[in-house]
This record gives sequence, C-alpha cells and structure tokens, in this order.
Amino acid sequence: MVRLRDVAAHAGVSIRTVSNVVNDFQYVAPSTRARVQASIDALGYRPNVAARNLRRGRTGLLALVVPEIDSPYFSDLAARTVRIAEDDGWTVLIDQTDGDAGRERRLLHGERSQLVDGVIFSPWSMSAEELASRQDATPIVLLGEHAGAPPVDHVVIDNVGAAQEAVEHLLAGGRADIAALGVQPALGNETAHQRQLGYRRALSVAGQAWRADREAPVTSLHRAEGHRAMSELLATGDRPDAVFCFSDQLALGALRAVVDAGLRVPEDIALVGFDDIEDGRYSIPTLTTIAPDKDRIAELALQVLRDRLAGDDSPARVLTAPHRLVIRGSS
Amino acid sequence: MVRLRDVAAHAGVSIRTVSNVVNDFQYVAPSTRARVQASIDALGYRPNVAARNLRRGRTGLLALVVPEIDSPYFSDLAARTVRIAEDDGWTVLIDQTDGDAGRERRLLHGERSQLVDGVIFSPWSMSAEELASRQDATPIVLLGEHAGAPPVDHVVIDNVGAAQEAVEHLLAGGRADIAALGVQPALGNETAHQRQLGYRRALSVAGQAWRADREAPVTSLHRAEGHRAMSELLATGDRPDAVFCFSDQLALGALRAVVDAGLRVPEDIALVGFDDIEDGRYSIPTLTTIAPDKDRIAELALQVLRDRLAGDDSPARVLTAPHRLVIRGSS
DNA sequence: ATCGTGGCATGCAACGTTGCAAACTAGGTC
DNA sequence: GACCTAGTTTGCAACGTTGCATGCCACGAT
Repeated sequence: MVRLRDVAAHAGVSIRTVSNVVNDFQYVAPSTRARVQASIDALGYRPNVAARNLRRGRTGLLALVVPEIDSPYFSDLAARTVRIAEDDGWTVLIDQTDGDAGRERRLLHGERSQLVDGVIFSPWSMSAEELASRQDATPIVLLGEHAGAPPVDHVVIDNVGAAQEAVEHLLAGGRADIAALGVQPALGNETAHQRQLGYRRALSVAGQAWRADREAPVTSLHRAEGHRAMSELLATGDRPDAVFCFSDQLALGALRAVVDAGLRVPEDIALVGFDDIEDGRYSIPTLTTIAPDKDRIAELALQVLRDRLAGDDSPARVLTAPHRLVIRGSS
Repeated sequence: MVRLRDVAAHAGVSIRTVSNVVNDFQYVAPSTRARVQASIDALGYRPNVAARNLRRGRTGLLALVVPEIDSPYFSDLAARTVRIAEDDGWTVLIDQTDGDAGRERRLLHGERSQLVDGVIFSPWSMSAEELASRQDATPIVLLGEHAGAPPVDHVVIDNVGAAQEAVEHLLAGGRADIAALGVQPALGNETAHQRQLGYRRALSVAGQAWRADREAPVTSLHRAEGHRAMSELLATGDRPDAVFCFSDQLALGALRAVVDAGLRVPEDIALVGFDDIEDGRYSIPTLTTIAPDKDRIAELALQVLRDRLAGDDSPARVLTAPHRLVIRGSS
C-alpha cells in the first residue's frame, strides 16, 4: 500500500503538500503540483478511503432504498443515481425493501445509520407520520409524492400536470373516449392518485365528465396487472378508443391484451404509458410515454443531501424534476 | 456521536474493556460485560465504521459484479448474497456491467480497489487470459464456468451433470424426441456449452444420436429469445415432444410460444428450464427446472474470500455448489 | 531598508478504533 | 510464604488522512 508519506518522500515534499495536490488545493505551485502528480502516478498512489472517512467524519456512502430493484423504472433510476453519485465522489449502496414496512423501518432506523452519510428513500408502506417521527440524524430525501407532505425533503415530478398532458395529447389526436388504467383506490398511493387527478382534469378541460367505469383499478404496477385490467375493459364490449396507463409496465401488459383481442394499436386503441422504460422503446408498436427526467431526479436528491450534510437546516424542501411527453408509435 | 470513550466513562471501565465487550472478546467477566452492555444500550453506542476500518485495514465492503441486476437469476442471487454477507459482517456493493468488457475491466482494476476488500465477479465478456493477468491484490472469486479455468478461485455448479439429469428426467417420462433450446455457438459461453454437453450425453446414454436441428441457438437468455427460438422449432412442422431450455427465462418464452401455437404443456410438449427463478413457480403450468443452490453459491464465494483475506495463498480452487431437479407441472 | 501582502509549503494534532503486551487479581500448588 | 497459572483488565501506540495555524519567501509599496 502506497501512502501519502511514500509519495511525499518520493517527490521530496511534505505529506501535507501531497495532500494538497490530491485535494486540489488552490495554492500549490504548478511545478510542485506536476512533480507530486508524477510521483503519485509513478507509485500508483490511491487515497485510503477509511482514513479519509475517519478524518472527515463521513463514510462517503449513500443508501438508495427502493421497493424493488428488478422493476425497470427503479433499476434505471438506480443505475443513473449510482453513476451521478460516483462523479460526485459518493458510493451508493442499493437496498431493496420489497415494499415490506418492517424492512423499510429497519433500513431507516439504526441498522445502517453508522454506515451511510445519507439515504435516498422511495417509500412504499411507511406512513407519513412515521417518516416524520424519525429521530436519526442521517439526512434523508424521499422520492415520490407522499400525502400530507411530511417534514422531510422530497423530490417529485408534477404527476398531475404530466398525466394531464398525456391525456390532452390523446384528445388532440382525436380520441374521444379515453380510459385510465392504474388507479389504486385501496392502497393510499399518492402517485397514482395524482395521475388520476391529472386524467380527470384533462377530461374536465375538454368538457368531458369522468366515468367510474373508465378508471380501471390495479393491485400492482406490473405487466400482468395491465394485461388483466385491459382484458376486463375490453370484455365489456363498450371499449374506449384510448387508454392512459399509469406505468409503462401496465401499458405493455395492456398492449398485449389489445393485440390478444385482435385489435390494433394505435388504430383501434391508442396507448400512453408513464416512466419511459427501455422496453417501451422496443415494443411493437413503440410506446408513447411520459418520461420523467431521471437524471435530474437523482441530481436533485444528491443536491439536497449535500446541502443537508453541509449544515443546511432550512425547512424541508419539495423539489420538482421536469418530465416530457415522448410521442411514439402507440398513439 | 457516542464513542467508546463515552461508554467507558459511563460504565466506569477502560476504553479497551468496552472494545472487548463490543468485539465479544472471551475474557471479560460476566458482571463487567453486563454493566458495559447496559451503558452501551443506555447511550445508544454504535461503532464508528470508518475508525474500525482504518484500524483493521479493511473496509468491510465486498463488490458483487454481475452482467445485469434486473434479470431474475442475478437479482435473486444478489439478494441472497447480500443477506448472507450481512450475517457475516460484510456489506455488499452491487455493480452492473451490462456485459460491457470496458466496464468489467474498470470495476476490476483500480477504480474500486481501495474501496472493497474483495470482489465476487460474474464475468461476461472478459477473457480468461485477461482475468489471469490481473495484478490487483484484492481477492476475487468468479461465479460460473470459464473455459481454460484461469488461475482464479471460482464457484460453479455441475452444469453437465445437471443438464444430463434434466434430459434424463424427460426421457424417463417417456419423451422420445427432445430438443435443446439455448445453445450459443457464436458467443464463447462456457456455461451454455456445458449444458449442451450434458444434453448430448443424456441422449447418448439413452442410445440416441444428437441432431443439429434439435439444438436451437439463441443470442441471449431472455424470454423473447425463448419465444422466438421455440416458434421457429414449431414452424418446421416436425416438432419435438419435449424441450430442455438452458434458462427459465428461455423456458417461459418457449412456454408462451407453445401456447400461442395452440399446443398444450406438458401434454404435447414437455418443458424443463434452468435457474429456478420465482416466475417459474407461478407460470401456468408451473415450470420444471434445475435449481442451483444459490445460497450455497453465495456461501462458497464468501468462504473463499474470507480464506484469501486471512492469508490463504494456496492454488486457485474450483468449488462446486449442489443443484437439484425440481419437478413441476411442465413435464 | 522596512513593511505588507499574497502565494506557497509545512508541522502538529486529532478523528475512533484495535493489536500488542503488560499488569493486576485470585486461587491453587509446592 | 513464594511461585505459578488462568482469568481479567488496562495503557500505549498506531492505522492514513486532513483542519488549523503558522512559517517562509519574493516582490512591490512605503
């Protein structure tokens, strides 16, 4: 193992000066910097993470806690978060909760608290009250909406506006009978609720009343549920001419159901999804979707954590990441 | 932050004694241990990971490097590895390479070397020669076969034997014309090659010759490829009465293709997969499969790393984890 | 010649922990 | 009573880094 001390001896300077070079301290003479850098390269010096962490009082680790890592949306988001955090000098631990409240709780309280400097948390089961009552000093930032907005930083996108845009796009394409697929009345899922709100708002702006039988409920956001819910919509005989699905996975399931029923997308039924997952770019037809700016979500979350770690103790913030409507073959 | 020093003052003992309690050192009087433990609980002491790592010369982190984390096999394996490693005091960083050689290389050389104590690596693109020429001191253990067995520890299962068992099970069920789905002649994939070998061996033992047109090639192990390859097998009209698929994902794709063709599983065509992924337990019909003992794979990998970190410098070992045939509805 | 200033380099101490070895205690043996 | 042993407790130093404060130098202004 090569230490600062070894580099210092090799370059003929003090340990402190090598440290200054490594940390890009501004007052280092160019000639000195070059000489030290040469020694660093020659010896293959790599900073000792443990010592640095101890001295700085940080571990350099962040936790990203998501319900499931094998869903395309979260794995995409996780990959981006890892990459962006890396550029920033952080290493990200990914934890999966399976939506289990006990596991969510354990990951937030204690357990990991000594290990990570901050937590990016996409809650599933935990209530706002419980999140609010957290005692831990480790800063945390939530991803996604939460009813009642607990006094914790969170990063969201404008789900109401995005849903409205999606439906207005369908209306603009001449669709007159648009269903929503993905409402979750049972679960208190705030994200689904906001997308439902946006859907109704678009209809209302267009002078249409919303109909309960045009809002298909689901119990999860998976493909199979999309298939099931769409099949039921089609089974009534009174079929819509467009469907706004609350996730791309649901939309891909729905797509299959439409095709199974012998109908065509988009000719007979137009589809719009939400999330912009990879699969939607390769489906037949390709999937129109709302694309949240996932890089921006990750950046904002990291920014909040950085600020909090720097001592910012202003009231909890709500940061909104942009999104855009990506029009493809299904609409 | 509560330190050993604070606990020591609270309990009226030396710092060292508190450390002994925390580390379960054997020579601590029961009464002392109880008193110290009470202070630990009262103050809510948690060891400082950075300081411990610095002193011990370890980070307590392992990297698990896999081609893709959102494939069911790897996400299952990763989840188990994380859990088992945790019981052992390790924290696991999961890294995805997307099978990209450059990314594999970067993760193995330097980059992370200061950060993790060991690497569990499931290679995809990197050649045996390149793996062998690795200079890094960080111990590494490979998952899966590799042609030419590089001088690096690896954990495998008996793919030849497992494939043979799978095919013999089909033969025992009275199937006479068994295809293999998943050969990968183009990619130098050793795992696929061994399963192909096992398939042929079973046929040979039964006195059958293998036929090139009964070995369906694929370009990936994904569901879509299984669907495509199976559809082509069926399109010839000369269809087999059973198919051994090299992965459950392939098998599930194949299952759908069989159903799409109006045939029944297992009546018309029996299917056997490989990997024992979750989905295979809920498909209709449920999927017969070879179940590698994933917990054991993780345990063996961790065991090797532990040994290497303890200074074991014996020649590279090949450790074989057990597997079993799980008979379900599809055969 | 003296002073002030800005650029640059450095020494010291400390972050919280554990390895090492020594010190102490009590109980038994010679 | 001296000696030994096993059990129990402890002090010291060190892991490699960075914050702080200070020292040194050259140069231009006084």
